[in-house]
Parts: sequence; C-alpha cells; structure tokens
Amino acid sequence: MKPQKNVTPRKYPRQQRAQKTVEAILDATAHILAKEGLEGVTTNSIAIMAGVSIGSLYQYFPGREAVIAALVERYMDRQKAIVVMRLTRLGPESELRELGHELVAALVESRSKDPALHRVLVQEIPRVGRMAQLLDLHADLSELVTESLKSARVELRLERLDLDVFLLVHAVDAMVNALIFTKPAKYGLEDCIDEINSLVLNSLRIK
Amino acid sequence: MKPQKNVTPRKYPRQQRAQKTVEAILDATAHILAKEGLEGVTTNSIAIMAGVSIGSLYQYFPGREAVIAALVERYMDRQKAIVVMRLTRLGPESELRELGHELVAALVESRSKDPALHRVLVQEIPRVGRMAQLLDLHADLSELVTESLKSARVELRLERLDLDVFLLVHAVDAMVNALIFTKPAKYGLEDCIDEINSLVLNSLRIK
DNA sequence: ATATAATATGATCGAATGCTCACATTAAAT
DNA sequence: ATTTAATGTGAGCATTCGATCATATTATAT
Repeated sequence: MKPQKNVTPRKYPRQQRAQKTVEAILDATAHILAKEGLEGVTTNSIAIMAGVSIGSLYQYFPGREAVIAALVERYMDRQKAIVVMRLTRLGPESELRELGHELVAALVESRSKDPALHRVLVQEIPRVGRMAQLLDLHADLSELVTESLKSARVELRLERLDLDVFLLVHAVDAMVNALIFTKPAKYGLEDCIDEINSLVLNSLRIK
Repeated sequence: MKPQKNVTPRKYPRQQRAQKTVEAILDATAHILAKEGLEGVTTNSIAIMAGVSIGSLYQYFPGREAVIAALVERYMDRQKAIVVMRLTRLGPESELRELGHELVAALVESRSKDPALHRVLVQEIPRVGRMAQLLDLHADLSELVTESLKSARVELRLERLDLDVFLLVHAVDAMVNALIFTKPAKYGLEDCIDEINSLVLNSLRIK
C-alpha cells in the first residue's frame, strides 16, 4: 500500500473572504471532476478555475489529495442531509413500504443533482477517505433499516438479519447508481424507484 | 470530457520472447495496481517491475492507458471464462436455485483470486474501456438470466422482467463485491453465497 | 552464411505538476 | 494611527513522467 498522505486541512479560514476562497476551491474541484475526471484535477487547474492563486490553495490544503478529500466530505455530508431531511418528514409510524420508497427516492434525488460528479466520485476516487465516508453512510443506513425492521410488526428470521441488511444496503446502493447512470428508457423514474423497493421488500418476504 | 486516448495495441508480438515481454508487462501492471493502486502505475515502474526496458513497452503499447486497458481486457476475459466454465458444468435442466447458486459462487470465485487487484479495477479505473467491458459482462449475464427465467416454469410478471434483470444484475454484482471486500466474520462464505441467492429468488417471488 | 526482419535497450528530452517562498494586500487589534 | 495578524499572489524550482530514437541484439528467411 502507498503511505497514506496527509489529508487534514492546514488551517481554518477565519475571515469571510477566506471561507469564500475555500468554497471556491471546492466548487472548482467539483466542476473539474465532473467535466474532466480525476485526471483533470491538478492544483494549478483548481486554482485557475477557482479564480484564486495557487499559493492560497496551499494555505488551506497540504496538497491535491487533501482538496479532493475535503470535497468528498462535503459531498457526503450533503447527501446525508438530503436523506435525513426526507426521512424525518415521514412520521415514525409509517408503513415499511412507504419508508422504503422514501429512502430509495431520497437516494436517487441526492445523487441526481450532479450525476457526472457523482459518477466520478463513485468510480474514480481511490482510498482518499472516500471508503470511510461511504462506509459511514452505509452504517447509518444499516442502523436505520435494522431499527425500522425490528420495530415493524413483520415476521422475519432475525438470525440473519444483519447479514441481509449488510447485503441489501450494498444492493440498493448499486441499483440506485445504475438508475442514475443509465436510466432505462422504457420506464418512468418513479416506477423504477417503486420496483427497487418492491424487490427489496420481496427479498425479505415482507407483505 | 477528456479526448479519448488511443488505446489499441501498436503491434502484435509474433515471436515467443515478444509474447513473454507483453505478458510480463501486463503481469507487472497487475502487480503494481494491486499493491499501490492506479497512482503507482507509471510506464517506468511497469518496465522496471517487468524486467523490461521502457522502449520495449512502447513497442507494443501506445501509452500507459493502453497497458491498463489491455490488462482490464485480459482480466475480464478470464473472469468470464471462469463463470462460463462453472455454468456449463451444470446441465441445462437444473433448478433455478441451483443455477443461481452456481452463478453467485462463480462470481465470488473469479473475484477472489486477487482481491486487491479486483478492488482497484472496480474502484479506481475510469473510463479506460472498463465500462464497456463491465457492461459486456453484465449484458451476457442479463441474457443468460433472462433465458433461464423464461425457460423455467415459474410464474412471474413478464412485463417488467427486463427492468428486474437490469436491477438485479447490478445488485448481485455489488453484493458479491461487498462479500469480497469485507466478508462478514459471523458467517461462512458458502452461507453468504446462499443468502445472496435466496434474496434474489425471493425478490422475484420464486419458490 | 547472409540478409532481413523482429525485438530489446536506455540515455535523454520536453512537458506537466506539485509545491515553496518572498512579497503584497487586506482585515483586525491596540 | 499604528501595529499585528490574516490572507492573497505568482514566478520559479525540483521532480516526475511519458515518450522517442539511435543503436544493439536476437530470431527468421533465403
């Protein structure tokens, strides 16, 4: 394995203009990533695109990887926020089918904002902290799903529930991505979301 | 988007030693990829690791990306070979459950040979022909599964069968990868394979 | 044997990239 | 006002990497 590079920010922006600078850097990175892929992202290209000098970049980030890592973190946080937002809108007494639908729909929505960026983040970003972040989201989802399943009055073998949840979280993740990347022309988005939900519910013999 | 680079081989190795050279180059690339990730792969590092001069590399490949593309192609071919091999061992009159199990088991086996390499190929390799190759495998699997389902005497809504197959192929792909990358300590590998198979069969309400 | 084609070598060049550092500018503190 | 801290600038250095080409070696053909 490669020796893990330092990825922690150098210093925190205290003044407003400094925060603007940092945001501009992250926005520029996202823009380049979406448009040219990981290859196109160089510290210089970031600085130019952000309308910021290269020196400024190195004031806040120790290097290229750190910028990408920060972007990934911001992206994941926003993803989580969208999912949480939509799920909390539902009452705690919702049907499992409704909950599942909302969860899948939330994932689809959060990943549809900038599909090109999402693709790059999913397919091209290496260890740079992404794994940890993604597993984090998965862990959150797993917990949520497990809770809901246990509290719902459905009969299912509880012995292997953790294994099933582990597998299904990955499965749903992949199906949603597949939808984002190549949406089947024959069906509407809402139908596809329903179908994913149905497949999952069936797989657990629910309803 | 970046302008697609030329990725076709420069010339075919006719003599044995030339084939040895090409093989050594691909093996070295695989080795570096597995050990250091995409970043570690440079034309120079490949040549050194392969025990071959840098000039020789450029005799057969127009550049770095071409080497990776060739490796991906070789890898995918071998994957397919393993799956086809195991499936043809089964008679054409097998049960769906048996077929599913064999398919999942074959995927697991083919990806377990070199998990580190598999991880890099799955998570870090961009457009470099990988997408095409992967979609190829998916297309083959989809066809196979669709055939089997139609010829089997099971009742299922045929209207959405293509959508279901599309989604499930991605789902199985992801679940198998999840298994390879972080095998649940609590369960045996065979049990996990069975569980994936069961989930899929359930999702289609089979049996 | 000789000629021709195929293959292998590696010093070397140019371009790209990461990154620093001395200096300039702006904001906050006193 | 003056000082001090924070932020911004970009020319330029060092390094790395991709790629070439003149040359040497080995295989095949005649």
